[in-house]
Amino acid sequence: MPVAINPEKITYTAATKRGSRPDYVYAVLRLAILEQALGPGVKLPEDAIGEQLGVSRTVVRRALEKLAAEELVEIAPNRGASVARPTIEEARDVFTVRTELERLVVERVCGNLTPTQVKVLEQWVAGEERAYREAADDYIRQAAEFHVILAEMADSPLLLKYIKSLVARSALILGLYGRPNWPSCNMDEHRSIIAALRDNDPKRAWKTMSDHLDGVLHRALDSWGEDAQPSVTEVISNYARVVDAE
Amino acid sequence: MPVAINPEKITYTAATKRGSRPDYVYAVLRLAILEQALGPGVKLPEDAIGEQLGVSRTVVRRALEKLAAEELVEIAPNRGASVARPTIEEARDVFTVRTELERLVVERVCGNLTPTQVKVLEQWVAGEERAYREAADDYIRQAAEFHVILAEMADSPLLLKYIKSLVARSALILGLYGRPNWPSCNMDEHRSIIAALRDNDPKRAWKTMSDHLDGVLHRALDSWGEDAQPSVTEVISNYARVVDAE
DNA sequence: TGGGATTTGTTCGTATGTATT
DNA sequence: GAATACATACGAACAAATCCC
Repeated sequence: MPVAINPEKITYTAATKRGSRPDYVYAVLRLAILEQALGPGVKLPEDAIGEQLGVSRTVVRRALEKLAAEELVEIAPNRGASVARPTIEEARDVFTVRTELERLVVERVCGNLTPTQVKVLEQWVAGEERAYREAADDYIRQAAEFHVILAEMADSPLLLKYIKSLVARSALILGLYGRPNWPSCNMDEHRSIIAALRDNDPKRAWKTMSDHLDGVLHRALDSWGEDAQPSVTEVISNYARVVDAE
Repeated sequence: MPVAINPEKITYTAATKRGSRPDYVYAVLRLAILEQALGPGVKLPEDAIGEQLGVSRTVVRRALEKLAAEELVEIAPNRGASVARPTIEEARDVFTVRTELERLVVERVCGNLTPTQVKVLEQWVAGEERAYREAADDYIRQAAEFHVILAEMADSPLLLKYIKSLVARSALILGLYGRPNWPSCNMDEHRSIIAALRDNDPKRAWKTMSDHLDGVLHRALDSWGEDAQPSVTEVISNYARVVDAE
């Protein structure tokens, strides 16, 4: 279900007390972008958003600036904000840096997971699978968020902050360049990563993670190569997954 | 020389045309923090800064928010902004993540430096040495910036952005925890890094860089251990450097 | 504890800059 | 190319919270 920008849905008390109104607007917009309710390039006029959400332009602007710092939106001076449209080069750049940071996540997490944490991860993947089967609109976001859940277990606030940002941009990239209805994160790969981490096998964990990220990027970007069309076998095997699940 | 917050010094045309006024305020404050003209914990009232710089609170606030996103300043709701005071844990966190990203810098740069780039790096180190001998106030900033210069050569906008932010925070940390008048970045270590990169020896380059960053952090943080006092030999050898240079 | 001074949080009008016809 | 329409950039003023006697 796409995110309706609906101020009624979120209690204002929570928004005003804990996280100020700009944070509220920030959260709404961020979610809408990640679930592709707001696609790349869509203009984000301060006025319209403010009216819709019942806040003034000032607070919208602050939210937009925060999103711009994360490079989820682009702000052109005097021309306003729009949802970012990362180039292919930027996409590669994001994944290069992200891979390096995920290496650190794996290093720190490997062998240190409690049984509860393993369970949390496994259940998350189950949720991904459900979202994929049901062709839920936020499947990409859910698949991406697996990496955030994992990063939270690395016990480094800074690393978490960076991963959050990079994962969000990755989701935007996959939405932009990936094929629709295509699993962006292979769920079996997520499962293999969990297994290696649980078994305290850093080398395998890292290899699995590294291959996984490579795969995610290339599954998306290769559609733009010479022969953009997926092979018949690919198509069939993928649709089979969906049909079987029903 | 500490940064005087002096609006006259910078032409407004440049500030208004290229980078808007918030960017100008941002740049001034950032520099002042890095050169420790504004020390950790110092309050940053919107009004005073705005008056000093001839802009309204609106633009000051935007600059402060941008600095807060980088965690160079802390903003407490309803209580305003102040220069960040990173904890020891945050310091370690910064250096952990930074080390991982510098690894990527080394990987990408190693063996790919043009003779001109090598020269630029060598001259920068010479400048550091000069600043150190003259006990220039911005020595820490200059030493830190070596890593930014290097990151620029890695040809990755995102990596550069992250390194810039982490190096700035590192400088703040060294200013907070390091001993005054102490070389924070060992200049010979910088030279060794350049040499290894020039020689296209990735393994040595990485080892040198990694040891270097370890050294920087521990030279600063170990002052807070049980025997905080530096040994006599350390003191003497360091002051000898300064005297010899004269 | 209370009240005045100070500082932040926000709104909104106006000016400025950009795109379009 | 000029004029128009539009959205942003900025600043003054007000409201609310915090600090300090």
